[in-house]
Amino acid sequence: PEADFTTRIPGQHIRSVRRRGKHLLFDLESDCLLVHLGMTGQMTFWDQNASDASSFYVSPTTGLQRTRQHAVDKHTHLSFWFADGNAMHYRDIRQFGKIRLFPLGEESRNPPISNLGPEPLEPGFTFDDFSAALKRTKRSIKAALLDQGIVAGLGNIYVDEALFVAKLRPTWLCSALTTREKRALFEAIPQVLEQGIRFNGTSLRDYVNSEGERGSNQEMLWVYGRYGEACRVCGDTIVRATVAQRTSSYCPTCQSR
DNA sequence: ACCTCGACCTGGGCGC
DNA sequence: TGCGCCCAGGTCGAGG
Repeated sequence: PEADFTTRIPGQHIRSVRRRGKHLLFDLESDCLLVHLGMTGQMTFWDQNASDASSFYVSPTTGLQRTRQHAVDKHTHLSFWFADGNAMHYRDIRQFGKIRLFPLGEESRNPPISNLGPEPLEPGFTFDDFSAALKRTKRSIKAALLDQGIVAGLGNIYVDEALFVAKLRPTWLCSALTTREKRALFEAIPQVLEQGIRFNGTSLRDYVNSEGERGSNQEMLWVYGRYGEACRVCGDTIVRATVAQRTSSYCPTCQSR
């Protein structure tokens, strides 16, 4: 409830900030603020001694809305004002993001956090568990990876990328994957994520970090959004298909049996 | 116990 | 400089 934010949050310090899957968790003294940015959510720090950008710079080629520091505008839905006069703004154009407050500790025992699979960049992500989870479902491999319950944190970009690296087609059923194929995918997932981190994220249109800076992983993509273009490995034309209700791209040559 | 689909939103780009 | 349509890094709840 909205009232919880104004009655419970004031006076509490932020003890730590964590991430789990696509969720940000702000641990306060007696509550945990759970943030999901959806497609277009942004959290930015507002420094009272710095000047606001006069407007959001929109890149003519990427549509990227870029700013370092912004005043409250019509897309700013929530602001957290600190005791020193600075603030943290939550801005979300499409409003698909969610912010919830849990008593500290309850956030992990309840959905959506309790439904998440392992973190793919941590030791808890094991091949045996991954393989067993894939065996349990009748879905396509793309649907399974987008479901945060098998692996946490993968979205449309990194699923398409991991499938390319593993040479698997998004439409293939989990039940039909060989051990070798599952092993390739298990290794490809951390690989594409680490690359995304190394290049500061994939800035297709909206994404910028909290300093208003864009990443460059969009220049490194193998297949995502590249349908109609040449495969960087074999030169064949990247195909577009709808899989698990999401636009998907794959190379018909590299990703075939 | 699955799974699929439409709904939830705004805005940019493109064709006419 | 308008209008209608398509598209977009993601979930969710209803219904099969």
